[in-house]
Amino acid sequence: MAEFTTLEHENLNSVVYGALCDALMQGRFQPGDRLKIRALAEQFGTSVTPIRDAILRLANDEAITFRSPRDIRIPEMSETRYREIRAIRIRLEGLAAETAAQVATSADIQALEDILRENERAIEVGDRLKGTQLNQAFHFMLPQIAALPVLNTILRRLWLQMGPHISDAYIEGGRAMIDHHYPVIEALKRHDPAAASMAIVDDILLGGKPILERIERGQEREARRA
Amino acid sequence: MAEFTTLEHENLNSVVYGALCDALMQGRFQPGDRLKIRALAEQFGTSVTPIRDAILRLANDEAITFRSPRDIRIPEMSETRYREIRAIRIRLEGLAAETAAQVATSADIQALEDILRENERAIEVGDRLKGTQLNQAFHFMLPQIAALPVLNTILRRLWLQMGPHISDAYIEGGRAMIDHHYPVIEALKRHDPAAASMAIVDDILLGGKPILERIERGQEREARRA
DNA sequence: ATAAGATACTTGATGCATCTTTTTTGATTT
DNA sequence: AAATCAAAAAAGATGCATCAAGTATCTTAT
Repeated sequence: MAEFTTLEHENLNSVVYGALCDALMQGRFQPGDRLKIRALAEQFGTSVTPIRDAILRLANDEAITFRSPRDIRIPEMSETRYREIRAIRIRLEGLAAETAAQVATSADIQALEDILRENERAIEVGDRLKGTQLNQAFHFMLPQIAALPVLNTILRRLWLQMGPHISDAYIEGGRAMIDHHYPVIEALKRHDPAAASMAIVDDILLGGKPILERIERGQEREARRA
Repeated sequence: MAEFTTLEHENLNSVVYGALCDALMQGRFQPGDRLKIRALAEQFGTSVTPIRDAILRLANDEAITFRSPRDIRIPEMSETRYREIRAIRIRLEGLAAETAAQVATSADIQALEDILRENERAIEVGDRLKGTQLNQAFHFMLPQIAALPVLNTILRRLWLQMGPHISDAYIEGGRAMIDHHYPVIEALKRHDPAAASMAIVDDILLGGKPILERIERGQEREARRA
């Protein structure tokens, strides 16, 4: 008798949600962009229902907001809010790195090195999309190695909010984006939680500097307009 | 199984979401309870649409899960998962307490003392519902004092998941539930971030012990059945 | 009496019509 | 040219009909 793997059927709303999440994390939406349910339904080739479902979930994630009852937009981010997200990331990714350093297998470290090597190559070639994706993949790999799924979910949600504010400078900064990933891997190899934590904190603070600068510039622009 | 009164307009899905969140955080749902969209629609006196919207959001929060395509339930919690949530809370509420200690005004401290005094009274009188609500209010007040809305949102989501697992022992434990709130307030008065953080960590670890024990008992029960 | 197959029922997903309110637009006035 | 206001269009919210898939119940052949 032939064997089959149990297949799971995904809902349309989940597919749409996933696609919009990808778009957000890849920076394919800009702050202030407006989303229209009917327009998206046409693009996705579905009725409005699954789109509404996805939009509602995204709104629940605070990745998009209802500026007014009929005006769905990618939100701006205040500098204060970005700093808060950064502070939270430092605590959470610090915990992930510490835990990962304690339990990482050589296969885990291999996986991280593979991502980093690919990331290096993507940056050389100038493939921005792949560059951001692999950078994120590195960050998400730590909670995965540490077996912290709840933390991973929180982190993804934060990235959903940061995605539209990833600046070109961040990507154009090239290797600065991933410089701090090397000491993370070294710390994991030595099973040194404190060093792993410090390295990832450096990455968040220093590597993410161009993002903060973009947000600061955005705020100045807002201020001048008012 | 929780009951609901019929409600009036505002934004139906948000109202339903809010009501279900309250019910979850008050422990009015038990792990394994099944939710039915049509039944809830009848209870709330709405069509199924706003209920679906709210359910989808809750599922996105991982506060409820689709056990199978048409089977919506309050999820069980593994001990591992609870410990992860606790570790995350320690980091995040620690950050909130530290920040709050630095910026707390006398009005903030007054508010905390008011909550604590009311909580004390609720426990004396044996009002369990009010007891849990005020305990949560205390915890949510710290990120509010610290002006950390993102952290507050994350915390609320975690509590949505913990709600159904709050044990009677936790509530019957009486003052043990809030014993550690006093040193938190003392630390805030002295503007001592380290002490505030330590006090809230003690509360999470020691005060929450009955919850962990209930989950452990639940797991043993599961194991015996298998 | 048992088990496989058929049938009825339940339930969330999807699509769509309609409602209310907002947003847009364009004519008109200042 | 700018501001104002009314009509038209747009857009999300809500309700509901229908669909497909899962669950339970009943039937029937062995």
